[in-house]
Amino acid sequence: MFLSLRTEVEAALEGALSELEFPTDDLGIEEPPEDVESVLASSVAFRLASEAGAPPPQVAGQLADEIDADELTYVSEIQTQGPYLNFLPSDAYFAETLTAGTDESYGALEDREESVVVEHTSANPTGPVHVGRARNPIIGDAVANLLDIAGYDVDRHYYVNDAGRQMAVFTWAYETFDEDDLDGEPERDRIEYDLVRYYRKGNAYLENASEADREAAEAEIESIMQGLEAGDESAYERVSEVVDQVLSGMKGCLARLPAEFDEFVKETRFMRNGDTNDLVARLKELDEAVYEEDAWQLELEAHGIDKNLVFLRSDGTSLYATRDLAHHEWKFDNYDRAVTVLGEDHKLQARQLDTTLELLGNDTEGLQQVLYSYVNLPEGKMSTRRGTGVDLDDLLDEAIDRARQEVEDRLDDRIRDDDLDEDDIERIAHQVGIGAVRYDIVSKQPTKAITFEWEQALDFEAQSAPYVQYVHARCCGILEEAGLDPDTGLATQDIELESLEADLLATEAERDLLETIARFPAVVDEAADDLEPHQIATYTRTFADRFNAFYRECPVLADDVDPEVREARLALVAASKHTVANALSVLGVEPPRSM
RNA sequence: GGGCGCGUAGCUCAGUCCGGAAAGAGCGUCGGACUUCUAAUCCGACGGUCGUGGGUUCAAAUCCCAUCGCGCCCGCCA
Repeated sequence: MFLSLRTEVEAALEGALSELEFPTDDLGIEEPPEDVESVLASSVAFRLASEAGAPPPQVAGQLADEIDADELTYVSEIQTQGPYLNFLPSDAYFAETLTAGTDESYGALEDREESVVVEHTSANPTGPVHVGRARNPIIGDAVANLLDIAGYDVDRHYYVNDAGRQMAVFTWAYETFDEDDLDGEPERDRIEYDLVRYYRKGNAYLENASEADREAAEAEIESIMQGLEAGDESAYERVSEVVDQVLSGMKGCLARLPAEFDEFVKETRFMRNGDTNDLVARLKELDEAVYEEDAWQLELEAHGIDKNLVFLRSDGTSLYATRDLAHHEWKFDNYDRAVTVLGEDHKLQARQLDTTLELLGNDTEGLQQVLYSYVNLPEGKMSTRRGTGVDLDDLLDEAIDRARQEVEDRLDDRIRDDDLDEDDIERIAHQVGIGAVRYDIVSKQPTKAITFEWEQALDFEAQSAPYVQYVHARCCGILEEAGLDPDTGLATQDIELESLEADLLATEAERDLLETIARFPAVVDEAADDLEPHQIATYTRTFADRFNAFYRECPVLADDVDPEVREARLALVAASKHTVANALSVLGVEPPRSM
């Protein structure tokens, strides 16, 4: 409803301005501070003062007089407060919000008939997912969810770097060393924990071996890369044996979040199908192409990038960037938009990619990156190769353990008599534990650096997932108590929506809650435009505050509540439930029925 | 050295893109609220030269310039 109201206010204000022969290029629309009654305001009078030859408050008065609120649907009144114009919501605004909110898909925007591929995580299949990279699947999954609810047709891709030197090293190590050569036991009973030991062993060997041994190993690694480049089936199969196993383990870890993918796209695909070769040929034709020091490169200085992009090594093999160009042209062929979630260290490459794609004649309008900075440990960076870092599995285990402890501690002083059984405790521990980890990461601007600390990552206090989840559980508790199904829209249940009177929701707490619910679709819209899921997290916090105020002030099921008020409040609780459930689902945080 | 990002309360962060109404939360500290639809909740108090210095503007945390601190990048690695 907020979006409709904004459109209406803009039109009305623009009309008034042109009627008074004022410029209409800047309407000065803004959201007022909390203690102001209106839902939308304008500060346009400031700018008009000199032109009108009158002080701003007087100009505001003129504008307010010019607009007839009776002709507006969602605005009941236009007040001036000094130089500000305040637009107050009408009964229809509240009534329509209440009805719309009772639909279980509230917040989902209209289908835009536009496809978008969200590529995220894409971690090299070298070993267990560690916390340093955990921001990627969590942010990526939320971005995908966000675009989905905002009306886009979303596919989620994991780009598998199976053609790089790292995988050749891994393959060589896997084939060369035996179990006996490895250091220690796998840290966990899953395949990537087992195999990463070969990778670490191989890297250590290359660092410490004698010159001759190292050269022999390098020759083997080189031959694997050449084999891949030549489209040699046996080289592909050798590498795949490692890649597929490690990747399957990593999928298992990511599924715990859960972060699921529609497709795992291997970069060798673009070597095997000839796209990379074709692309190299086209790159050579560009004006920017130069052949220097036996390697083909692109000079991008004229495009504001002073680092050359090498696209063909002196030994004739392609590079990651070359294949990624082919990969992205493939994305352009199949999708309207392409969003990639990347660590900030890939920023320069992203610019090179974008610029080069454009030079190749692509429209890169639909290509966007979401950049985040890595999570570091207090003692420094995490690294799979060196084996430093906290595994995501360990973080999730610890989160669940602590959440379980929390549930058990609270068991004794529960008021609600709903007898949580073992399954409930386990369910809540998972929902809260994993939710807390995801929420902590997704609620912050991705560009801010994070230093990982256990205590901070696993804080279940306010401004965390459980705080918001608790609101959801409260909503469900009330609805269930009233004999309603929390998960289903009210339209199909035993409650008459037509006879609902939003004006029965007259207290300040009810109005504030309803206004907050009304804003949800607009928040989705803006967050999706900006590719910023943390805006949804910020919203859930405000929402939870508003709901808790309502919960405190307004009993729903108490005996002395008028039956009609009770119905209206039930509808408000249902609308709240769907709002918070859908907001949480964007964040990938599960909404518990009870906790 | 150059490019990019970050700097808001003791701590963790919103707000910055698109300038407007005495800067907002949470944690921590202190003090309150469970015979009530769930106290993982709520209420109150304390706490801020928005890194610093200039500039633009009727108005700057927000825009511009400079400067300091931290991070990332500047590979024929990915």
